[in-house]
Amino acid sequence: MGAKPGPKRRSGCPVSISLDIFGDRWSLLIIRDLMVRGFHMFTEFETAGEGIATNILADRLQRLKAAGIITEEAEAADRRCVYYRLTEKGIDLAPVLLDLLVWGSRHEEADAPCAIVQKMAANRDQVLTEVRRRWEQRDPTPLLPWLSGNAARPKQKKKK
Amino acid sequence: MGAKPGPKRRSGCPVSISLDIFGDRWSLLIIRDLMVRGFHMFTEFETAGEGIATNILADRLQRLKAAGIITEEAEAADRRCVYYRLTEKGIDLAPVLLDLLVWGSRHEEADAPCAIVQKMAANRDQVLTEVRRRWEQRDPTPLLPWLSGNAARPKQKKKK
DNA sequence: CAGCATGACTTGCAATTTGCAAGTTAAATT
DNA sequence: AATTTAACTTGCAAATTGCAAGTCATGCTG
Repeated sequence: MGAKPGPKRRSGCPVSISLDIFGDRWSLLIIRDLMVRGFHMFTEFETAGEGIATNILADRLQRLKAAGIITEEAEAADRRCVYYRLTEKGIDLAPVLLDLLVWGSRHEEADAPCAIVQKMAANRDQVLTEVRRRWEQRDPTPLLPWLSGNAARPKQKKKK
Repeated sequence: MGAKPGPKRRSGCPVSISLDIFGDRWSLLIIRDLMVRGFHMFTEFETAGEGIATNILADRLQRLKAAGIITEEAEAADRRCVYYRLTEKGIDLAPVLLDLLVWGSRHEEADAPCAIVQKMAANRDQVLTEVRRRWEQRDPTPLLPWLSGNAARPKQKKKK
């Protein structure tokens, strides 16, 4: 008992609750892009990712915001832009992302050099500390350059 | 090159691939029940969990089997029963489950005593070693007694 | 051994959720 | 002033979920 009734939960199990919040095909990918690719804007998620539809993207951003995982702030320079950032609750998902990375890399044929991922797995605490440091200091350098060279449809128009 | 085309993948990113396989609301709950509650049978998942529909349960079991995460074996004693078990690929999801547990417990109001979860988080490697040991030795004792007392809707028919 | 119970699923729909494509609105740019 | 750009909506069609009920082999019981 004690749990607030707000969003419908299937049970009080923490695992189940976590999945109620971000247990779908897209949420954690958005969080990944915020965490390790230095993305902040709607169009970045839209064009450089795995091809998410804009209505789904808008929906997921709202849900993640409602869940306190990300925040939205207006950008002073260009008032059209909305900047999305991870909250502390959001950056605390770093271990989950790292485990998904390690598992996928170990058990499926993925585009990530196994050696690098194994090294990350071996230095787990250091990696997590570094991820958090970047978040705290708002260091925008992408953590994983090899993830940035994505194999999804590039789909970008060439701008001059 | 590299990746096999088999199941449609949104990209070659390992995180994305992992989510393509078990990124939904139910798969990881089934895996949790196999891993820490000692469940093996269809009805166990069906009745003692968060209220999964039987058609969804059947579908998820098939997908997890197709993905090589679980196996199915007939039980000699009672030929009606099918026993599901985690493969090594499946037990390798233990870190993910543990992280979901820790995150949910830390950031949401869940039914798990925080103290215990914090202790598990602090002794992460030991917990993971123990989970694997139980799997290797087919030790059926539930790992988490406090998870077994589930708070989901009982939804039992008051069958006499 | 007839009859009921059990385990593991199907089947049939209705209600959601997803996935496209196109449209909208406000704020820069040219 | 006209065009772009960013961030979203809207309108459906298609796929997925959820619910209730039904099937079909066993297994158990009187």
